[in-house]
Amino acid sequence: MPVTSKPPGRRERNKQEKLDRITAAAAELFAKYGVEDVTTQQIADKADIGTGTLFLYAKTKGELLLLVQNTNYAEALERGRAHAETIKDPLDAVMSIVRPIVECNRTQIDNGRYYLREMVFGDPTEPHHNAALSIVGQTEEAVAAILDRERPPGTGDPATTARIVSAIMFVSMAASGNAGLDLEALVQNIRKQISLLIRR
Amino acid sequence: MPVTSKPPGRRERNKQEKLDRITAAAAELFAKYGVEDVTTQQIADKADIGTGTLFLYAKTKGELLLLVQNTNYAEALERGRAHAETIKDPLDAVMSIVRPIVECNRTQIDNGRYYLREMVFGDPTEPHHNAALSIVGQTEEAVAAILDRERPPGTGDPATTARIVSAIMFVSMAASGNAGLDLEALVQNIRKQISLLIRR
DNA sequence: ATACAATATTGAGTCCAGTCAGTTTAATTC
DNA sequence: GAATTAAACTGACTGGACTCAATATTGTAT
Repeated sequence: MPVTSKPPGRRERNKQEKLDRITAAAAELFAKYGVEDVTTQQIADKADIGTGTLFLYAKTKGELLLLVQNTNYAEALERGRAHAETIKDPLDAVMSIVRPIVECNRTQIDNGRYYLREMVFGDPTEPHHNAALSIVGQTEEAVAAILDRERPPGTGDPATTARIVSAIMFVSMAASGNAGLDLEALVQNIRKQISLLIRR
Repeated sequence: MPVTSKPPGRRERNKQEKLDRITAAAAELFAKYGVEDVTTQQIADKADIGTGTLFLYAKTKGELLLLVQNTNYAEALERGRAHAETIKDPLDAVMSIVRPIVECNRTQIDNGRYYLREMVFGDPTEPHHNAALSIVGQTEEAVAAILDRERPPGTGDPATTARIVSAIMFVSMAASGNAGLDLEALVQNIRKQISLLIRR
């Protein structure tokens, strides 16, 4: 049995191509008009597939947004992780992780909030939802790793602290009261909370 | 001009009576079947009003849930506040505030999560949403007051800490991963996070 | 009382996410 | 390469939240 699985047949290729078309169509429409102002029908039309077909690739409109955005968040996390390695101060290092994610989330505020909503309240058995949660998990791990670097005695366990960082980020980004804040103000708002959390 | 506004006429009385019927109908159906499994039509029928009338009293189904639940949360907060006064240890005192709210939220998990979702993502200009946010605000004030009681130097400001407590509660209660936890497990989960936050 | 204005009610209708029975297309077998 | 099976696709349809033009009710002025 060869290590490489046999090359995909027409069926697989068609499926992949369709998924690509859907992703592209959804990404473009969401970016242009905002999730709330795009109908699934428009996406199906633009991807040139039937109404029902769309839902074979993403079970809900929310899943569709996760599908489109997950890679952006994953990239943001990676950028932050890389940058954090160059920073000594723990608070600044943690903020290096936080900032790109907040930036990503704020590219379009309504879409960002919809994404967060879907992450917390969507169906956790769906694949893209799952992927989103995995990114959150990786984010928490990255934060925990920083906190672990030079841990003074008496400090609580990093995993729990990272969990709280995650909660702070979520609520700060999602809160309707913060919807008017610009990127910098929001980042500072979050920084203030985290500094209090990891103060020594 | 008399201090007491004139007694309400038939119009006002009818409106109040209708609101009462709506509240009662929604409360009963939500408790019995869960928000998701009740249609606005059923509520209108049970309250003996037209379909459209329902939405003059609560602009969305979510608002309807807030209308029904807000008083329960307000009462939970009041109970917690009273109990917290008798507790010296700050962590335990904060948990006295937290526990009744979590209990209230967990009376019916799906309804509880729907309530949280509506609170963060609902329309903040709607009255019942506003009332819900006000309860959150009061909760944070109550927590801040406890933290302020015997504040060691170098501790961050209570308002911000209370905000974080609020975020911890929200995410812990809303997270789909915690949906399986029973009341005690969830409370302990939250306690662990808060203890880390307000450690001295 | 009567006319008029203001407010409240109503249910048929709209919009849209999501479904499903029927059809098409690809893979496999002989 | 025909027949058979399995998988993918499709769009007419459904269910349900919410709207709005038409109607009814209450309050007020004469």
